[in-house]
Amino acid sequence: MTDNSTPENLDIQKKVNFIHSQITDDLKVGKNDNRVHTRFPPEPNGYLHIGHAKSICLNFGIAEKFNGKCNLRFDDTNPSKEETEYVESIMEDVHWLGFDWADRLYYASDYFEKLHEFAVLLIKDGKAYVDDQDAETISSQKGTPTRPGIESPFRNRSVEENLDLFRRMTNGEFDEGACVLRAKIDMNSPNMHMRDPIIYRIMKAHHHRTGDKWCVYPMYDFAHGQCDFWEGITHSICTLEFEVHRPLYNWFVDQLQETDYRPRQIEFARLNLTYTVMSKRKLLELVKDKHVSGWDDPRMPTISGLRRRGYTPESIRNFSDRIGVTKVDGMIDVSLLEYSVREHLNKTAQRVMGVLNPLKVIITNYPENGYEELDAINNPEDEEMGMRNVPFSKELFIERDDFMENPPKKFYRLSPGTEVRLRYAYFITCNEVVKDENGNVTELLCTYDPASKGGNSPDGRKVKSTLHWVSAKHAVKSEVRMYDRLFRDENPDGHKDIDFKEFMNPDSLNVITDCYIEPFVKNAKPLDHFQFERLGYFNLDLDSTKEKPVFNLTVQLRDSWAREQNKN
RNA sequence: UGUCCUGUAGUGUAAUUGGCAACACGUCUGACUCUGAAUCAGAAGAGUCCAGGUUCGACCCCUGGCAGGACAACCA
Repeated sequence: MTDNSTPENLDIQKKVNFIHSQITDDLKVGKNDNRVHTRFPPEPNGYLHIGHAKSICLNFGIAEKFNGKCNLRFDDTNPSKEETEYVESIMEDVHWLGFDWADRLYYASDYFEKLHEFAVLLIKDGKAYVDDQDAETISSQKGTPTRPGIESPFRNRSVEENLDLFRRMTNGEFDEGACVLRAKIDMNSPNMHMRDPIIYRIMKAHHHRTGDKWCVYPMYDFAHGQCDFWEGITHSICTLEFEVHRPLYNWFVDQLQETDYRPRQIEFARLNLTYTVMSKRKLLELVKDKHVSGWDDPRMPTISGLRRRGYTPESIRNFSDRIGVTKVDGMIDVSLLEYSVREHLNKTAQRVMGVLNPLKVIITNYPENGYEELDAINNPEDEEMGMRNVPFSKELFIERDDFMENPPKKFYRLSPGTEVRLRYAYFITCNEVVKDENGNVTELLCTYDPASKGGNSPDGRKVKSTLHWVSAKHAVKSEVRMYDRLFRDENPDGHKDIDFKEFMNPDSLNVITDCYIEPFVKNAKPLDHFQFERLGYFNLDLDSTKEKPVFNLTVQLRDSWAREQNKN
């Protein structure tokens, strides 16, 4: 690794967003003793995706920028959906992105005791009551956004009765659904969330941390603000859909009445990316129904998928910074993400030659058992990465796409009679095309110009094109997994009445098994990045073995030739 | 017949107490090139959702519309 791998050297200017401005304003008036403390609060019910990366970069980025702190807190108030596997993957992903919560790892479940005491306090204050009605009844009494709700017949139970009932709920004396604890606020509020929200429900489920200790669990709204408060969070940043929860968030925190310190909820727009889906529910569906190989399938927008695909933490962080933070619900073009990886990998990736779709080339005037090693540059963007040797011999492979028997006007690669350069090697000329009985080209007979060794002719002769190649005998036969977008539609879940899976791209994975890569890659470790010259960026997959290396296409190089072809 | 939020080139973001609408990606030229990449130079593309108002001057302030989104899980 060189210095080029650090994000600082990518020259990205950190953008100032509206949240930074609000924090600056808070600091100007000395709010909360001038502390800045954020938190990243995932629910461990799935793997993190690129949208979470935006939130992680935002929250940890703010802590960095304002000399504050950022906690990692698992929002684990619903044991039926949460698992330790997810907890572990989330911690791995946050660290991989390059952020550290130090000793500030928390769980909402750390506060179950305190939350329960707080609920009891609300009951004693006459601000909470046990409702024996079923879910459907409570829901119907809530009214609609345009019609007020009606009060529960149990709303005015005595404090003593509520205390007793809640104690018995807690002791497991009632079945799930038998009753709930509700905050007594205002059934006529224009804000649905203020209409006596449920704050505790009975769940006889095993919790991944507290086991079977509890059979009542707090709802999100009853946990989040209080956890923020107890952790000393100053700016509680969440996505837009929680906007309408804010009055409730504030209401609970106000009931705490401990000091005048108040955490402040600020909402921003979640990330939407073209040609993918970004909801955990849908990603889980893709995994469970085996549309992908797992959460870390390289086609997934998960952080683990992107990592396996060959994305770097730097590229994701730069992407996050580039897209900015606002309250406008939008859709970011994946090309911006792709640009971010190319930008980073261009500066850092080892170059190597690899032939995906081989066509044999025989250098007829090269000695029968001839062999030599040619000098190649490891990364033209970084001199410090040095040079390597590439073996050359009589039988080579070139890319099938680089030869055309009857080339169109602007095709300036190899065709009968033309001369091209083999990168770092020689000029070669195609003299004869060998075909099988079906007329398919099977090999090319070419001659080389020994004087052009290294890639330049002493007579100053120019050549229109440079091809990548590989020595047939020395190349490493590999499997390469070519990826395309997972969905054909820009916005797969933006269609009413059509399931997002209808838009899946049947060709999103194309496994090629007869690829030949120069022997340099023999020493590669899983996840190592390469640029296969003229093709794209690839990394070694976890499935690789010594006998059979497997590479993933991270992203193709920009290709103006292909683009021009597509126009016609 | 509600409450809250949001409307700036194709996309995303800017415009620091109101002062010639800027940047990035994408697109298109051209230069350079041992990667049809990268790099470099340049171009096209919005008059800021609409209509009024205040002002010498409005993306910004005011009024009224319009459009889109969120909210009716014992999910988060």
